[in-house]
Amino acid sequence: MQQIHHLINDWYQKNSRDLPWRREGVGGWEVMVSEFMLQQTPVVRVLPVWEQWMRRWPRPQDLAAEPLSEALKAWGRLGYPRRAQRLHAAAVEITTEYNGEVPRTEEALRALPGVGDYTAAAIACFAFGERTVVVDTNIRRVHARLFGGMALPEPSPRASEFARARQVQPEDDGQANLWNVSVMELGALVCTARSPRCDACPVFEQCAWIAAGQPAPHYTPRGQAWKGTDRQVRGAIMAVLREHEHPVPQASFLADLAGQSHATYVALEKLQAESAQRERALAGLLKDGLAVLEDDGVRLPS
DNA sequence: TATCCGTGGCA
DNA sequence: TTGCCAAGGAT
Repeated sequence: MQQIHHLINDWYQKNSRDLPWRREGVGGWEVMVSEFMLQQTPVVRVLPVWEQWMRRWPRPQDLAAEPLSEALKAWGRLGYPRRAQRLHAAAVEITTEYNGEVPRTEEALRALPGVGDYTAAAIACFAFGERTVVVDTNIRRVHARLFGGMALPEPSPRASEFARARQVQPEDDGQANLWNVSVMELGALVCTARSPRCDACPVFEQCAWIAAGQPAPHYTPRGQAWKGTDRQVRGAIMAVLREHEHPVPQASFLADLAGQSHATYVALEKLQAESAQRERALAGLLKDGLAVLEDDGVRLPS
């Protein structure tokens, strides 16, 4: 096991990407913002938004002082705007409860809006050097192959995976800290979901999946439905709201598209969504607090 | 625990 | 072209 630790940690130090939130001197806030943006979103799409975000809101209290609408607009097309909503709420909580300092412990982080097990462990480890067990989709896949001999991890995380993740960590705190990010990076760059680059893998010879003859997945991943879903309609509505300073008449989203403003038409025309679905999607956004209904129309929440 | 929640690049 | 899937969280 110590050999595997050395091989992967050494590989990381020679092959890791130079990402701005990994650089020397970055604080908890920079790491926290990156972790929120990286939830289910590729690095290349996060980079420019993160740079803008940090320039505009270098501290939690800077974001907390702004209305939610500004966070939603700055989030742009990153997707899952509720992440921006929760990041804003977390910034408010950090400002009021922690004097503007991102908490260092996993437990305190975990209590913030939008911070789950992964994000709490990641911020505590990457930003503050705390010893945590980080388990994300990359690490789950590497562990499933390297130690489990399987092509893919189970569709949903099992308790046994967290136990194994703890078990396989280096004893030394510093090495364990490095191990977290190294395994994650290996999963992102080499041990990928589709067509892994096993020829470039530092632990090819130790891999249980290779030893087993690279067996196929024991299940077929269930695709993420998109076409015709409420999510698609919600996204289109949010795109319209981000572009409008003033409330957008509710009828714009519910009535026939003919005669609507250009922006609304462009955003909604390809959906072919029934009026009932558009109404349901809008109701969902209102319920989630991502949009607000007033007398003169729908707008982003302030 | 299964499902919902955006977006866009790529094989 | 279509489906896969990417540093998850909340319910």
